[in-house]
Amino acid sequence: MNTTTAPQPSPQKRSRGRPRVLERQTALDQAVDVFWDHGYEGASLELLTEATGVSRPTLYSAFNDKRSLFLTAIDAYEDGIGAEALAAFEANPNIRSAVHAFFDVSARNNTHPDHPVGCLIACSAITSAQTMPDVRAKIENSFRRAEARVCARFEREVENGELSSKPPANERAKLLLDLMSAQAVRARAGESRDDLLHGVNTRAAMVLAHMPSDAKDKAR
Amino acid sequence: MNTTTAPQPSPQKRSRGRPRVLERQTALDQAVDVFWDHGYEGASLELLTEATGVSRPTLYSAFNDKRSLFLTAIDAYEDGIGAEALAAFEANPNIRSAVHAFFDVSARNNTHPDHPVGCLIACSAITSAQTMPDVRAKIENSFRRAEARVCARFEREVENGELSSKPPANERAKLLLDLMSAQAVRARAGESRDDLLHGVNTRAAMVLAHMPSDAKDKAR
DNA sequence: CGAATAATCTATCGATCGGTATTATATTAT
DNA sequence: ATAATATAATACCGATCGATAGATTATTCG
Repeated sequence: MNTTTAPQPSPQKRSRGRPRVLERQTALDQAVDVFWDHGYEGASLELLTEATGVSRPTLYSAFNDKRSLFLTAIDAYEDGIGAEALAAFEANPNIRSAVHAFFDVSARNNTHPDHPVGCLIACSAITSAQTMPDVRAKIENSFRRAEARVCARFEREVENGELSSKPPANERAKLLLDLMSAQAVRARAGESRDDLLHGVNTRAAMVLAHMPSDAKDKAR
Repeated sequence: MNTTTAPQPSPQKRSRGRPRVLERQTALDQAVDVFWDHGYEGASLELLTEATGVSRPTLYSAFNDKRSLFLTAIDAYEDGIGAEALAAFEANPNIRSAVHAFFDVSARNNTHPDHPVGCLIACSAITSAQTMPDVRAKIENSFRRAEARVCARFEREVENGELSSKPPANERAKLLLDLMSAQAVRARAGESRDDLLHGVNTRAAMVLAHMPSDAKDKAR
């Protein structure tokens, strides 16, 4: 967003040498897209320097090496685009709308014209999970944290009587995340944005199944 | 399986030159595991020749180049391990058992000690779908075919009164395959075989939800 | 027995890989 | 100005990449 040369977020005193032109976050965002597109092995330094607009040594001074850049890019993705679906879920007070928004945002991000198709985690980093243990751990933790947050919300909705306790909240949470992963895989396999969006209602209904307000008991 | 030097399946007359020692299918199976482990970009010719036990030129004489080998490996996977879950599904006359067997076989294949973790399609080839159009098309077709077969079975069960028509058979089929993809991703992310197997019942129940024999109407 | 044929391996190709030593540039402090 | 300091780009490193030319080996045919 910020195109001015603002190296330090805090109004710190200017340091001595040549002023920094590298915007860490901007470069990182570009690197995310490269890894997202090509995976770890396919993301060559040439592609990365071309996308970020900085030379190899500059990239290496900011991030240690390709491996570290990849791990940092995963974090950046999780904190950015990767967090949007869950944020929409949690921001929506109505559980039906929340689940719907979750899949809607996810579907749009999986097919956004400004970004690669699918999900960096589920479609690109997942391959390297087999050979890079820290990548595998990162994905595992990411899934675990997301699941815990979704589960907590579902438990709250059960207590409020908005959601049946059958199936239990944790299984419902797993289903929600599973359908998100599958959505990303489908996008990567070529399913269009429209088709994905058409599937949102069904996915939401699956997750919300057995709700008290379902047909079998309309009374609240 | 066959360890003898049997190049031709049919009892054809011996050809002229040096007898072939390369068993195409065996080499292909080894190549599958390498691509499964490392993805397309990460599967170096050194890894491939080491795994198959044949030299580079031999590998290139049997398969055109690395790209062709990859595409052929995807076919081999789809016809082999990748077909087992659906085969178990179709072989089982009872729809509950069929769905259960589907996820059970899939979970075991995703965590088999003799093979890489996850699914070649959903965890390895999926990355290359972005950069290799023929890979993307292959995955898309594979999904489409599987979905059609599952859908046909579900439609049959609806006609037989074994399954509710709500949700419709095609959405049920999509859910089944989505949960299979997600299962593979979870395995790759580190979920253990036991944990995956414990999730089989829940997944099966989700797919079979709204069945006539469910709690809300026990009468058949 | 060669001669012909086919399959295989050794050795090597140019290109590209990730990574870095070195130099150039832009700023502040003196 | 000049020195000191920090950042960035040029140019290059050995290693490995995918791919292949050419030699080698094993078989059948004559």
